[in-house]
Amino acid sequence: MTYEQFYAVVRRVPPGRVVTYGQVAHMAGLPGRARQVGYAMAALSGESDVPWQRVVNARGEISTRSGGSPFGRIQRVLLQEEGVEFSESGRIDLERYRWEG
DNA sequence: AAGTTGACTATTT
DNA sequence: AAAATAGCCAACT
Repeated sequence: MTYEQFYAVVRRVPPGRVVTYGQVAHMAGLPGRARQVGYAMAALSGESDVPWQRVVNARGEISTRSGGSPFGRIQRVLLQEEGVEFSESGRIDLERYRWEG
């Protein structure tokens, strides 16, 4: 399977808005494939034009990477720069920031 | 070919 | 509200 169909969806997410992994899978026509979306994001290189930082988990938080990768911290900063607010516990209000294609 | 792994999620304690 | 459980599915051993 190709990750391109996931990237195509993520590229449509406007700045300052977020979507969940499951949502991306569903919008790409592959419901139930949330984990593969996570892999697709992990496979992205720094030069990519895909706004990967706008993909968060279903609880509105930034998913933890394995290996203690620092990208989670970067993701939060990028989103805050776009105007997304984080709660004290590090969560995003999906009711307010979720993008509904 | 069978078992493990994990940027996930929904349900149940 | 937070943690454990169970289900998920493609990539990798």
